[in-house]
Amino acid sequence: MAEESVDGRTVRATRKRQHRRQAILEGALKVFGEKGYHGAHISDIIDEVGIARGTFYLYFESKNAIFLELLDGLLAELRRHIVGVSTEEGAPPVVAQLAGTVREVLRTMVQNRMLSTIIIREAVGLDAEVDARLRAFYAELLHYIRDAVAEGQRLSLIRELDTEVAAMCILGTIKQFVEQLVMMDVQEVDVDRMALSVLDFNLRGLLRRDAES
Amino acid sequence: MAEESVDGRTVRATRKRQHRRQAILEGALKVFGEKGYHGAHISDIIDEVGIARGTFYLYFESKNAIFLELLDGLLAELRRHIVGVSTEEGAPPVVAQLAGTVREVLRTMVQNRMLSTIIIREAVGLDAEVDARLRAFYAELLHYIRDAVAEGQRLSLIRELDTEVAAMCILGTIKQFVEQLVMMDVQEVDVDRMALSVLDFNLRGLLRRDAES
Amino acid sequence: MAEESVDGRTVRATRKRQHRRQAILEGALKVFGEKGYHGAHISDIIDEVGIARGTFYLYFESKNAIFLELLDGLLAELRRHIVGVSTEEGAPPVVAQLAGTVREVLRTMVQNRMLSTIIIREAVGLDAEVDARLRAFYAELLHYIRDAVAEGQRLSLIRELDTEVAAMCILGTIKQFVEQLVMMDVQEVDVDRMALSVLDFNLRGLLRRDAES
Amino acid sequence: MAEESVDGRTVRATRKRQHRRQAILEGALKVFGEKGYHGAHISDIIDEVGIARGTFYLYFESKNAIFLELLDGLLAELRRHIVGVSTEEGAPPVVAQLAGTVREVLRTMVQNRMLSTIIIREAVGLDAEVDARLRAFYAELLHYIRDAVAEGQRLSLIRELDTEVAAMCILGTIKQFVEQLVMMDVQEVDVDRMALSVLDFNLRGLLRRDAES
DNA sequence: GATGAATGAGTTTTCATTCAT
DNA sequence: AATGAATGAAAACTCATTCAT
Repeated sequence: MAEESVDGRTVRATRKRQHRRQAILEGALKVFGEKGYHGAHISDIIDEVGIARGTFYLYFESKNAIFLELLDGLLAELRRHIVGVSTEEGAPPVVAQLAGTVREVLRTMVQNRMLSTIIIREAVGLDAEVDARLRAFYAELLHYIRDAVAEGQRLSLIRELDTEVAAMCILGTIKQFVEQLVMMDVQEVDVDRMALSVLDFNLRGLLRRDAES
Repeated sequence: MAEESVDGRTVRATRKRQHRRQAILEGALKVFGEKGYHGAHISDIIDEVGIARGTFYLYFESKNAIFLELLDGLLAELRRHIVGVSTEEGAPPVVAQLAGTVREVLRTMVQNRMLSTIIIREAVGLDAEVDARLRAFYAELLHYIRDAVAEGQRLSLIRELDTEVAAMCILGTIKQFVEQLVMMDVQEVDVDRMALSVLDFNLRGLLRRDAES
Repeated sequence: MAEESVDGRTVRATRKRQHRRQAILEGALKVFGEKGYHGAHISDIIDEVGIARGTFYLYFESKNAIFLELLDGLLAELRRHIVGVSTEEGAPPVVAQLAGTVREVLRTMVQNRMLSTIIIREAVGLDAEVDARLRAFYAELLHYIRDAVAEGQRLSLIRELDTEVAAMCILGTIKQFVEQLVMMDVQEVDVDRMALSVLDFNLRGLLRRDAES
Repeated sequence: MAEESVDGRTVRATRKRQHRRQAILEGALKVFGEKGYHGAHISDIIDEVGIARGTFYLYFESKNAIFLELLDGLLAELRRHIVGVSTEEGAPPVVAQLAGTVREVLRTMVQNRMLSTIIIREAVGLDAEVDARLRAFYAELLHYIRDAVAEGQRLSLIRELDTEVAAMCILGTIKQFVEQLVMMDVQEVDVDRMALSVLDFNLRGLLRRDAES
């Protein structure tokens, strides 16, 4: 009984700790999103969460550490949605797979509107580590897109073009949509439709089929 | 005689003043580009220009003011290159005109590498005014692109698609290229080729002509 | 029965309390010795002892209080070894008695290496009380030495000299040796030999017997 | 004329700068002396000097930096007085030379009462650099004394004894006198007499010439 | 009694801006 | 006009002590 009670206490304490940690992360996310990295001060975060100054440092080492943790969380979630295109028998059409990836990326970033803003529009001069993480992430993303394009060429779905250029353009279109989405205060956006729109543009371009010079 | 001399002196003084003002602007541009808005300190700027701290404030009201002025300069130059597509008799083909605009935008931004970085990647959390200017500029840009696309549709060059979506995608591809360009330390980039690549992608998309579903 | 049981419990509890108190004192001693008063934090002490933060304050009022208690302990032990020189019939030779005292002082301080360091080298700016205790202790010590010297003069063992000056010099030599000893990481030092060396120097000085001016 | 005026201004500015630097050093010295290293806060120093917070950092990098500078100054001055004993023809007697060195060391430290206190009694746990400097200084001092003792032995002035032990004892006596001197609030101390007393003790010890066992 | 999360006053340091010369 | 020393508000971070569980 005593053992159980001690155990119970520990478990409850740990749970409470995790809870508070989460609360601080969320408060920080809100503040970062509203004021940007440099505009966000520890004071803002602790005011938002309603804790004392020292408490913050009980859970996070520094302003930069908590930002990195938030960033890593988002990047990890994004990576989860960026899976290689499958060309096995019975796999969904490549285009559908791409649409799915784009949709999930957009959805995730819209759901993390605050942080996404920073990732997309404030990603310079923050900190060497942040810079490194973002560069690595974007490099991965470009790599993924390039591979998908190359696979499309192998399958004769995609025409001859510089895969590097294509990947950059595709990334650009996605980022622009994300930016637009996170800027808008609209709560409910039809992410599905947007993903399809982006994909359609990237696949077919502007020109009429028969209007080519 | 005295009048003339005073006049002459005034003219010379004014010229000198303009000259120094320009020097400070250029130094600030370099520093902002290298370190970002928050990483750039007044000390860096006056060291770069070789003036005293107080002198800086004789020419500019504040750190924010000089940044805004630089931003306005770049935006004005960009606007100069963004001219409506002409469909008059004898005008160059629409595609060529678009290619020209894209080329000039890329060229201008590459030439102002420093500031472009900030415009593209650090444009949040700086200041309400900066935010407003950039929003306005991007809105204009989107408007211009949308009009061009609509005009293309009127001429039956461009297929049926949501002009809003198309404009965003195009803007995204351009921004991505600019970002890539300003990130690269390469001094000479073949901006022409890049502009054509972007345009080609935007016009024709990824798919083979005959691969359409 | 109940009374007895309660009594037994109380005794056991009290014993446990004393035990833990001692453990904290020892942990604190180690930490203070290693890091100095200001470098030692409550966190270091409770980590060393393996108790919770609050527990520390159940046993000691403050960081300063535990330090004072340690200091008092050492000073008390030192005082125990500083006993007047006996000139009774049958007492050991005065020199031997002095050697004994010096040896015990050195031994005690070496055994309390940690705290000795602080007493000798960090005894300023800590706290008025600490300062007062140390001043008092050193005053006593000087008094003791001065008396011993005077006694030696009465016995015609010691030449005519200012007993105040002599006492200071002797204290100085002892302190220097202690400092050397506690600084050295050597575990086993020949304290006896050192005590004799110090004493020999103090008794005979540098000069050759026949080299005097 | 203009040239001269500019020159004059610069010279005056530099002089003023040096003056203020000196004022800060002196204020810091006072504060350090009164409160010890850890008890002294930047706030105390700037209050003492009557300058703004930022001004302090215009002249010194940190609290530690200004302390190191003060320390270095004192150590340099002390080193100036610690010159090798000369045994050339016509040089003053070795004993007189030693007396001179001891006198100057005492005098210097008494004149720098504040800092000397810290050097002697707070020399642990301050900072790695401070520690290193002091260790080096004391090592030098011991080396110097040991050499002087060895030289005395070579000249048959000093009896056979462990030069290491002797050097430590001598250093101890000197430190004790310094400590006594700096602790006393007496403004005028007869440093000369003290130096002679110390020397006498170190040379002749306690015992009567004929009282040896 | 024991625990350890929470507290917040206090400290160092930075840097845009001012102002006497 | 030019200078650069001076300013001080504001920010990050520390750590002895308290207190609810």
